[in-house]
This record gives sequence, structure tokens and C-alpha cells, in this order.
Amino acid sequence: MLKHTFCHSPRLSVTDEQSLWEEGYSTWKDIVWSEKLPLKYKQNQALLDTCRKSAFHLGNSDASFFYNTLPTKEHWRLFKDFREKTAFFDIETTGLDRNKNHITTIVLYDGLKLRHYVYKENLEDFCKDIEDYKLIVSYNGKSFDAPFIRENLKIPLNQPHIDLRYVLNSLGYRGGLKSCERQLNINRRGLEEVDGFMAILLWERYIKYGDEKALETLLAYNALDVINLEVLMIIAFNQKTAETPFKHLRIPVPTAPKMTLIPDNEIIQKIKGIDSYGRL
DNA sequence: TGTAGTTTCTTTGGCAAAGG
DNA sequence: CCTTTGCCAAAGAAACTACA
Repeated sequence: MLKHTFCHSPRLSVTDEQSLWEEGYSTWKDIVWSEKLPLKYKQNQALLDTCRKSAFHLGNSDASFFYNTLPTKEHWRLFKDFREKTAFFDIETTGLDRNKNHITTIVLYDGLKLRHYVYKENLEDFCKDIEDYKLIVSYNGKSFDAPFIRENLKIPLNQPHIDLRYVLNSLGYRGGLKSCERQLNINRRGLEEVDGFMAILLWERYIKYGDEKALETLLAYNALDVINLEVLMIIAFNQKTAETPFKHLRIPVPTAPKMTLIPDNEIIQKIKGIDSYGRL
């Protein structure tokens, strides 16, 4: 998708880009090799420069160049070109306030390998593992997960970051991650009843009683969220490209990876209905 | 070529939504 | 509970057009 992108050039809107596509300018090459361009003087100058730079930066696998020049609404375009270097991630915490609460677990998924990190066990390993990726994807992570990680783990976490909340929102899907999954018929396989609040209670149970099954259930929930992020990203990417002339960019939806973390339904049922003071 | 007038892009501010 | 972001409207800054 990036090779077809022109709207990261100064003074060039997505509408201008649309008209370029309609006039037959499909890729950066078509601009660079063209005798004369159909836009206004300053736009043409900038566009020529942008297309040359873009070819260079894509050749260098430099995601930041595109991230910094594209309008935020168009960040989804980075996905296909940087898919091999993309990490999906999600955190669970003891609450929403990052001054009072801390991270309990993190799950990291790159489409092949699923890794998890646990507070006071191996949480810090996340810091070096995430460095291998050039693009990170989350749901509402720009305002929640990423600032929480920066504060808690003291890392910059400054990779280009696609927040699916806003991508899905622009496609008409709103109401939170679980709601988006339902609208798109994405399965939650035995974890339908777990939510962020229960994640706190599962963690408390693990800490209080050393209940390993509670931790595994929490990690299974955390992992499922992250696995579904990839599916959502691909569906969103396909719907976005369907709005352009470049439908051949469609990505097949992957089959779910095998899960070794097994949620414990007995614990889920037990915790369901407990209020924030731990009473039934 | 210089400048007024118009179009187009960018910045600013207040509001609502989402995460555990 | 708190923070960040996108959205939308309005104002501001650039750049383009027309005309003498």
C-alpha cells in the first residue's frame, strides 16, 4: 500500500491523492518518471521530492519516515509492508490509574510466536524483546498500554504504533474491543465472560492463594486478545484497501495459532459476580 | 510583476470514548 | 477512577488566480 501512497507529501490531501489515482498515477515511479504532473506547482515540487525519499526509506525498511509524514488516520497503511516486523501486544494491570497500579502481565505476538511476561517473574524481558519490531499494534494502546509501559518499565517504546481502536472506529466499528470482535464474528473460545475487570480479580486470586490456574486463565485471556488483534488488523486493512483502487493488496485472514494456555472455567464462574471488595 | 481576493491546507480548542 | 486521541468547527497561514 505504501508504494501507492501520496498523501504523506506536504500540502497533499487524501482527496488530491484520490484524483492522482484516478488520473493513472498509481505508484511513486509514475510520479518520478512523469513529464508533467497534474497538480499545482508547490504540490508537484513537494510530491516529486516525497516520492524519491519514499522509495529510499522503504528500501531501508524505515517505518518511522512514513509514520511521521502520514496523517494519523492513514497509519494503517504501514501494516502490509512491515508485517514481518510487526508486534501485537496487550497488557493487563491492577487498575486504570498508572500512578497507583502496576502491570501484571504482557502478551506479545508477532504472527508466529506468542510470548508472555509476568510481574516479578520476567516482565523486564519484554523491554529487549519488543526492540526487534519496527511496528507495534494494539487496541487503545496509544492512550493506555503504551504510556503504562513507558511509566512502569522505563523504556521509550517509540516505534510506529497503529491503534486499532481508531482504525476500526473509522470503519464504523465502535464500542470497545469485545464489541468489535462480536460485530466481525471473531470467536473468544471459552473466554466470553472474562473482561478487564475480571483480569484484576484473577491476578488478586493468583497473588493471594498462589493459584496457578488463575494466572493461566489470566494469561489465556491476555493471549486471546492479542491473537485477535492480528485478525482485526487484517480485516481492517482489507476493508481500508477495498476503499482504494488497490484491491489486490487483500491479505488472507490467518487461522488461529495453537494455544497452550488453558482457561479454567471453574475459576471464571467462581469469580463472576464478585465485587471489587472481593465479596460475593 | 505586484497585489487583492479566493481557495486550500494547518493549527487550535472543547468533547467523548476506551483501556484494567 | 485518568490519560491520550480523534473529531469537528473555527480561525489562521500559505499558496494559487486574476487582472491591470
